[in-house]
Amino acid sequence: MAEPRTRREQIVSAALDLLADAGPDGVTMRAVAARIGIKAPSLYKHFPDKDELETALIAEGFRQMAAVFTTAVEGSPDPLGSLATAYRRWATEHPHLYRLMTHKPLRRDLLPEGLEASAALPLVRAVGGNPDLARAAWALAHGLTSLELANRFPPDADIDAAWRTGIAALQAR
Amino acid sequence: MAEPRTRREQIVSAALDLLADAGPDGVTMRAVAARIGIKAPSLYKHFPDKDELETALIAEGFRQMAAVFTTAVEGSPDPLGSLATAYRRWATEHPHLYRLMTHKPLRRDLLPEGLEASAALPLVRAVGGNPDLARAAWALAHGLTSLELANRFPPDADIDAAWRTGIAALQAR
DNA sequence: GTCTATATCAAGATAGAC
DNA sequence: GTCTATCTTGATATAGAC
Repeated sequence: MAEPRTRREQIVSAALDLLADAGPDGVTMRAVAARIGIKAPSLYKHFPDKDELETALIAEGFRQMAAVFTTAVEGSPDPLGSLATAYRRWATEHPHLYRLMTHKPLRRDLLPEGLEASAALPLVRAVGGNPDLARAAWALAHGLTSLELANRFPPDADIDAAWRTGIAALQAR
Repeated sequence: MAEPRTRREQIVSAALDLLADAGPDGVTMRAVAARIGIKAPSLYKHFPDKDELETALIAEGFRQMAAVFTTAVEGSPDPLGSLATAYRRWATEHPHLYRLMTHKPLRRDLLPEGLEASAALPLVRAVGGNPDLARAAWALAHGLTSLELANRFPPDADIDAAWRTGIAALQAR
């Protein structure tokens, strides 16, 4: 995340660090506050409740994804392939945030207008604007990613090969 | 689940009911015990800890999946299509159990030998024995399923069409 | 195999002073 | 905007009697 300037940004940044270091259970209001040297009740002057703080983390995740995916497709001869690689990499580098962003309903009412769409746009373009194909591609990527993050593939599985096979099949459409 | 006969089976059955009715947070040792008319500490005579009880639920899920998927492909002219339908249906009917089975590492050491494989076999056969294709198909199904269960698709998304598009692409391989 | 009593722990959030 | 003090809640698990 960019340099946190406001107290609100400091809080988000601290929560992001805790999420990365200690997982979702590590993100308690007490721990977040302690990391910036204040007490938990003070956080409620900046966020009405934990839910809204969490949504701010998710928003930051979308901002990062949008930037990374946009760069990945830029001038690529194989946009869908580049996107798949970038998706998997970002998720692997931010496993807890990725999960937070995908495992429960999105509070779209608390998210900046257009943010979700900006993260999705590179994919929609990469599949030529076909929304059903875009959703199938997203689902394939999400399925491979979340099964890998959850360690659900058997130890001998060739995950790279599964990605190649799946993406190639969708590309043939 | 079949008629619970032993106390152990009664416990599993009660926990399964609680999971379905109240979600994972509803499955506390106290609630499970109360549902069969005993107290929480008594459960520890039947299961060493909550983790092993949870794994027993997961095992029951695999048993159900294996049965349902085996039936789905039997004599079907379109095994992969039938499997996709059966997979989505079972997961939708058992959303909390499905999630429990997929969102974290499998305790294979606590699972009956061969159980996981028996649930996977119909798919492996349906794709002609290609393990990479089988994993891509599983990931596609899991991605579509978990995004649907988590309510992560936008409200206007045509989820049926995404399934058809994804499965058709893999079938063309 | 069941019970009661208890250890142990930690979370989100509010009240009200400064 | 920060603090201290506190409310409220509820979990897994063990000890030891019956």
